[in-house]
Amino acid sequence: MPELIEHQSVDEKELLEESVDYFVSFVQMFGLQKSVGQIYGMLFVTEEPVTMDRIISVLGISKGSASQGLALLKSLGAVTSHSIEGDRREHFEADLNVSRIVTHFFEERLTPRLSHGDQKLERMLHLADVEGKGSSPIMGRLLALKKWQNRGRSLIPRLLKWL
Amino acid sequence: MPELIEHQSVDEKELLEESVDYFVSFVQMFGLQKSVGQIYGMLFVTEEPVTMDRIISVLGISKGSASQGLALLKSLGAVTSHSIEGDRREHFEADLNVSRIVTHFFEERLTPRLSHGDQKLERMLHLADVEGKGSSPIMGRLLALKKWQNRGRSLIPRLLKWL
DNA sequence: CATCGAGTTCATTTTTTATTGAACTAAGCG
DNA sequence: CGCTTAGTTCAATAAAAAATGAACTCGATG
Repeated sequence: MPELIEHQSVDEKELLEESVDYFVSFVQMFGLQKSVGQIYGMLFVTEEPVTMDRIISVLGISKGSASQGLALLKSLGAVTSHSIEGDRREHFEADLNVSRIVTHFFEERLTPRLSHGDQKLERMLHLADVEGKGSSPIMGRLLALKKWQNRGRSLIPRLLKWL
Repeated sequence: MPELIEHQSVDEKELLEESVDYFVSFVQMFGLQKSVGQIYGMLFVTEEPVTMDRIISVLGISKGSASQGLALLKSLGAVTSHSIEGDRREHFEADLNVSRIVTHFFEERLTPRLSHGDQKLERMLHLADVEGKGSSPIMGRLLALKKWQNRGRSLIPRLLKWL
């Protein structure tokens, strides 16, 4: 965090740093890049909409990271951009609607991977069937796995409803 | 997958490969190494307990990866090792108790990270309190975040019970 | 009680992933 | 139109993560 914004108090700066840290760890739990967490962390503790060049200078990240990070956050519905009259630049702010962000994340990132897993498992069942004529112990394992997969899948809509 | 085990049919080999692929993708969703998925994938479609050198030769991974991967899987309760009389080597097999594996995973990997997040958030609340004398809009955001954090936390025991 | 070898450790290397920044696109403005 | 500049793209680079393998530990065995 190279640049100190002059009119900012020490506490504001510390709060910013803590927020950035917090969201960096958070997004990394879900396999997103550090820069994404940094950007959201900054926007989360900033009331007024902020331009991209501001994000770049405050966080000390590159134009490319900022642009890509913001694009991702927009796709998740975690930031929104507004135009402000007499200023050509986009102004970004954090979207605080957690339910919506999580829903987007599930739908965009998790669900596709899960259906890929489904296909794989179907293929395995097919192979084990040809192989063991339908009653090998391995087939039993695969069927148990399929049960768990379905169980896991059924959890997602329930989770989203609970949000 | 360099080595073909001679007495293994083409179907068995394909099944092995599919299983390895399946579990590699699966464990990568949770930020575990490829090698961990490979090992579990192999053990999942292998009925009899298997030695480490077998794992190494079938998967074409190093001794180090095999040892570390197996250690991790054991710590999650996902594989167990047995000694077989007249053979000094450990023999490993997949543990199929999904509930237990997931529980271990939550307790060993997720819960510690979450409590770290709790601490961070407490510190942020403290900073925002000093800063804005308890009623800034940012404080409102932090309190909302805390609610979500508690909500998320309360989900974990419920999930584990559901398993 | 020396040897063998199964399993672990960890510094090094390789692979993967994220970040950078220069070239590019395009939108606003005179 | 042509200039300026905000934002995007993507090949090159840097950083992070995982895999390797040689040195090691330690228990079993003769």
